[in-house]
Amino acid sequence: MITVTLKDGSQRSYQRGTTVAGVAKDISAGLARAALAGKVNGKLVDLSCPINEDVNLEILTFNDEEGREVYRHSTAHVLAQAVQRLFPGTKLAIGPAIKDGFYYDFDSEHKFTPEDLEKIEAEMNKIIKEDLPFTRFELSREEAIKKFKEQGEKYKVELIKDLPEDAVISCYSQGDWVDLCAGPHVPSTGRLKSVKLTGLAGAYWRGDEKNKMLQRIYGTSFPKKSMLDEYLQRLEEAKRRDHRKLGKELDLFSIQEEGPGFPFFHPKGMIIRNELENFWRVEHKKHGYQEVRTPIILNRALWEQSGHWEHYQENMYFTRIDDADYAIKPMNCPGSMLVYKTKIHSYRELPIRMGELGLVHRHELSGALHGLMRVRCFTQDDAHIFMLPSQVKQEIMGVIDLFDYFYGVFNLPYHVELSTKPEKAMGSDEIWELATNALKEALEERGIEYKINEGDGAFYGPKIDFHLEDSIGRTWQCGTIQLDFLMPEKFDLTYVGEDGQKHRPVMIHRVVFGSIERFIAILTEHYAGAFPTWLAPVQVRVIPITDRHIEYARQLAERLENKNIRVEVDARNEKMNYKIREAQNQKIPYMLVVGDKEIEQNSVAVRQRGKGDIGAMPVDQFEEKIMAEIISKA
RNA sequence: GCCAGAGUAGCUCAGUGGUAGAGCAACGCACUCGUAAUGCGUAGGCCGUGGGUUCAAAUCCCAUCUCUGGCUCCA
Repeated sequence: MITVTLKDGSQRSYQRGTTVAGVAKDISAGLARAALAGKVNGKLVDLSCPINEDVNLEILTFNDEEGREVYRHSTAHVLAQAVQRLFPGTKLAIGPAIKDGFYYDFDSEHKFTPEDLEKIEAEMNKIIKEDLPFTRFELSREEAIKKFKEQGEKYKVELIKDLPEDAVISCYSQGDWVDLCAGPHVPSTGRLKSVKLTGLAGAYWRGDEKNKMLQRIYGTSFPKKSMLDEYLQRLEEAKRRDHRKLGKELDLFSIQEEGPGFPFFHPKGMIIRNELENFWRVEHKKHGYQEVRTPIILNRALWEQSGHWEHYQENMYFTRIDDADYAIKPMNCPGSMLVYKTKIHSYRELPIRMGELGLVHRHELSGALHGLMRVRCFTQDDAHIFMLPSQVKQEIMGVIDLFDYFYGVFNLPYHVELSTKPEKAMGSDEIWELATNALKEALEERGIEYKINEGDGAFYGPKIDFHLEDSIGRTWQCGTIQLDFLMPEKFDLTYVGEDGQKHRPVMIHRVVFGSIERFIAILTEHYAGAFPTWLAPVQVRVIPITDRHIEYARQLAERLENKNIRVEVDARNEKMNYKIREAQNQKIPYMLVVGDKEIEQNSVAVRQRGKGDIGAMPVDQFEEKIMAEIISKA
């Protein structure tokens, strides 16, 4: 007999060789029905996997992330089988589960069309109905290479060749169809219920643009139709939050053919922008930052000195002035360096925290542009901190705390990534290691979980990136903290130490919002356009019921304007209901309905966004209420 | 940049070779209204741009620009 320890700590005894499915069945019939795969001592296995010793066992269902992955991955196999049935000769690349679904990459003569997706989906449903068991078998490396070579599956052969020496090479078959796969899988295709193919896209083999472009089919699957419907509905909902749609509806900004990737900010968008910048200035002043502004166009020599000419040229725009080469700045740091160098600094001055809301231009690939999220010119809420080597950790932690405070004000959830030395980097491995470790230590001291992104650092230093989510769960890098030992070297920055000698300062580059443009996009989607009152372009709309109430409405508006409240009067000859509907669609936080009663009592009937009619109150009281809300940034 | 789709009125969209359409918005008139759309009327389009095929092109073909979803890249 063997002992199986379950996730909750309970233990059960079984005959040696009992399968994972057997254990599930023993626990309950419900679990047996829901079980998709198992996890034995932390290793994912099929339900059919026999247990031959004492183990820790987890039974995975669709409620577990790994269970969902197994389910989606199995669906990907069904997709591949369907595609090869319908389009013989199609070669298989890879087909993993991803967040909310799966994809499979194909190399086919046939160009898949959206209409094909329907046919493929129908074929998948057929395969599901056939209820083919997923069967695992192992092969030697030679056998596997031979097998896939014979089938003309050159990508699979390449994958096998790249597997480590000691790797177990396994395949899974469903009916007469076989795919190279580590598994595990659900027991049979019949376990898959609601399948939907969601998209079609090009994707380079192994993600390298030098390789052939394959055709990728995206899809998702759920064990219940209702779950699929719910998911599709969630996507619809997300479309309503899209900042590009809301940006147009709320008249915040536009992007026009005349300037792809160069956004135009409209008056209402500028209000949000200015509020964010004001907030930024106030907080940074509190935290000991000074503000500078450096030019947008600077001489080529500067960019050669900074290393941008060599390492960043493909992202830069250039111009000529009086027969000399100039570049439009893609980053603010070289400018800040020049400001630092205009005088001698004492160790007593450090750290110097030099902020700049700097407009940078970068040449992004046309296909990468995306609303305000990825543009070709944007304002970074930059700052460069020049400091003593001994101040590094403390300064980094200070910046981390500041970021956490900022994101907290907007209730934005974020995750952190640490990016290490890229291929195209300046400086020695030693200096990179030193800088990377400093970032790690600061993160660990703050108890922040982070993911490591190998080779994703800036060319001058490693960085901590703060990622925020958009409406459909894509994440965008916003804040970043980059530690830099190299620029101070390149620019020969110095400070005079206690000993009267010149020393080299260390530098941090950091942005909190990241780019104001991207941050506004994130906020728009986060709030679904219903900005908190302090940010709302229009905070109050006064709605006179009939023409004879317009004068009172205007007086009221003037009074609120004197308190710097952003207010509009809707004096159009329309019914009150109509005006309310429109103000509601514009997501204005407060509507003040005024008619005979209000004039008589010198009051306002308040309708609050999200709450509806909250009744009448004296004008003074409303003023206090909204002012308190604005000041608290609630 | 690459792959696939799309571009028609301010907005959302219909229109598959034969006189450019609808709803909303705008404008005018009437209504003067109490918490999510009052009625009637008017005006508005080089059908992204440039070529071509055709008696005839929003529609078919070619090129190009822009957008969307991915890939790559990144704040």
